[in-house]
Amino acid sequence: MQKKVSSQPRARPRADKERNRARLIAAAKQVFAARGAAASLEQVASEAGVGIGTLYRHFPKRDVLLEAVYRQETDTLVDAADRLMAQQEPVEALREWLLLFVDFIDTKRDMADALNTLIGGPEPLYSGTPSHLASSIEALVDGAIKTGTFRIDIEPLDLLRAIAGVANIRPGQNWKPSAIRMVDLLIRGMQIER
Amino acid sequence: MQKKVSSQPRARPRADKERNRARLIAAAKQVFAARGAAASLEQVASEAGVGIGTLYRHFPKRDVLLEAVYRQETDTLVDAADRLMAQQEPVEALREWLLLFVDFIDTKRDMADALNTLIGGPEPLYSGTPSHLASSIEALVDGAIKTGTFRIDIEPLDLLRAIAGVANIRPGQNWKPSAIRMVDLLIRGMQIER
DNA sequence: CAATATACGGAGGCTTCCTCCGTATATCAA
DNA sequence: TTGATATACGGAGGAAGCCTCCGTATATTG
Repeated sequence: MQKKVSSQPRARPRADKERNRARLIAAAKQVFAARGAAASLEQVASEAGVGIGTLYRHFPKRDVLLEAVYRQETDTLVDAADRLMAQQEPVEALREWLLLFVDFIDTKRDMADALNTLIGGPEPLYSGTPSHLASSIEALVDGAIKTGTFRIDIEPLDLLRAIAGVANIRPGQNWKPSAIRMVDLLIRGMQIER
Repeated sequence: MQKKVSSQPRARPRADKERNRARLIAAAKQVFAARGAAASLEQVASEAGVGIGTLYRHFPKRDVLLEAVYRQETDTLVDAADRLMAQQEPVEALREWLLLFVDFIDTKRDMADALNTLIGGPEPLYSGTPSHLASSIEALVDGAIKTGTFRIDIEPLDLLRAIAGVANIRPGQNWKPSAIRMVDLLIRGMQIER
């Protein structure tokens, strides 16, 4: 009793889809920066000039939206890893990259609790975007190990977790010097003693 | 136009107050363990057999309740610090205590996200109960430094933060081995190289 | 210019938070 | 004991956010 069985799939996705997605990311970046990562999603939607339903269609979970917002920034970090590995001695490259990671957290510290949510949740930033930060830190650590002066018996990502722990735990404070010193402490701990 | 100006303050607080407080803590311990630290406070109240108003009167913020729930456990850690310092060589005492801290997180991992909330918030566990864990870890670190084989240029509490970072970030996983290795890594990093 | 696959919007049901204030009760003085 | 009253209790209800659902609108295609 069907009038028509055919269903011809669209050739390309509709234009408004991509446009709204972009708007939502921009709005989220702004709103999260202003009110923290726990900001109302309804607010993000209205800031973007779209309905709440549209937001949820594009980003089913808050995490997904946050990841999209940070994608660009993490891309920058990934690029930096490549650059450092090409230009620096391996251990120094790792050290500098970890310091960049500290800066990354610092820049976005407005949403420190956002990061916390991300990191703490079941879909953590660092495992949600494994191709991203994970592969970078792993490559850096590999390089350092190959020098023979370096050892590590934890997951490379745990380095980031430790740093994030030092940083995120105190949203308002000046945690940054502490985080920097933690980087050095970690490096020292991984250096093979002579 | 007052009928009576006198106001005679009670000699001792009412009995029901303390009783309800105890009930609330017990209920919270149970509910948090079962449903995670984000569990509804209304649920805690009803489990305790008191009204929601009573809960809020006793514990104005979720943090305060969480802290009360953990008070006993952290007390245990504080005691352990004293014991270890008396019985062990300083650096070893620090190491063992950090491992106990890992266990502490592990035991309560049901509420891992609770810890996260606590730690991430503006009223963090470790600064909310400074007399507790803070003074313990500081004393341990002091002892280690006095041996002359040890140095540290970060806040002692940052050690806990790093460990918590490694642990809390992955609620469901088997993070414990990683955390243990992180303890050793940190210790190595603080050991003065020869 | 249909026809129709896609996408949008936002009302509404649900949950939790937290305050406010009328009611109940423990304590004390006489 | 008993009345007075300082204290504490309870829970209704307003506010806010989450997320789904489905009728409506629109981009795209032949």
